[in-house]
Amino acid sequence: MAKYDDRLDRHFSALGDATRRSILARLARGRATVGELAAPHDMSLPSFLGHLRKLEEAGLITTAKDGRVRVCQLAPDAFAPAQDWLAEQREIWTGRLDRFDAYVATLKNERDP
Amino acid sequence: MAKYDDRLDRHFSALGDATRRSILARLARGRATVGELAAPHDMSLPSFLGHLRKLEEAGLITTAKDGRVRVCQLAPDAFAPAQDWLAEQREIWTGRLDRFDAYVATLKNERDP
DNA sequence: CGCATACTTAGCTACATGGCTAAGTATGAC
DNA sequence: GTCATACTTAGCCATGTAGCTAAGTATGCG
Repeated sequence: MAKYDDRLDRHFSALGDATRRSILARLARGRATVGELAAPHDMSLPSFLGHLRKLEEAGLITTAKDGRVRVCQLAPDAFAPAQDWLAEQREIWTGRLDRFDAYVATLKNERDP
Repeated sequence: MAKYDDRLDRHFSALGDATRRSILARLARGRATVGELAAPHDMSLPSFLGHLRKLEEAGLITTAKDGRVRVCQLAPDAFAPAQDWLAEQREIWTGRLDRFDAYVATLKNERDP
């Protein structure tokens, strides 16, 4: 269980930064090199590489060296862990609301038969 | 735009911690007091309160003082911002894959008319 | 009133994060 | 071989995060 927790920790933490979300949004439109990804960001390359490394450690992207450039792309099913966790919580929450609605309906029926 | 970014930053960052996700999972099953929420966590109360404060600042939960207890519950549509962002990215990514599939199909047709 | 309960605030420490510059390595072009 | 390009590594600094203890406030009970 701790293993899944760690994975989700890295996953959500990586998403908790606007620079990194912007990188992901760019990669959702197709693969790109480090240089292409870095260009729009007013930041030194080493700093930018730190963000890429976090995304890769979180399993959100994969990278591969091709000659002297590194090509980055979204990992397959990159967002699945986050989406699954969120969907699960909302299902539990929604289920609770449904039961509450049913309870309220019962009360109404008892009051106005 | 920076405003939405900040909101998502806090939102995803708050989710990037197993203790906080566990609090949310508990609250998805119904409201609870600070003491009830803290009980399963081997942690001092001040430390635990720090997590609750982060969740509240991220807009994921709401809390209200009732006598000497504080009651916590999930915010309405708590997970919507995160789910919306993730769904949006996946749509872009899926669209790209669809276009790529179409491109591959075109190539095949040209080769095998 | 007196006391227990349930937070709450203040203040501290250790470590992680995000940024930088400077210098190094590896590859492609000439 | 020489040189520019495209990262990459090393090392430093400021800030934020997560934990703690100790002490304070506010509410409910007898």
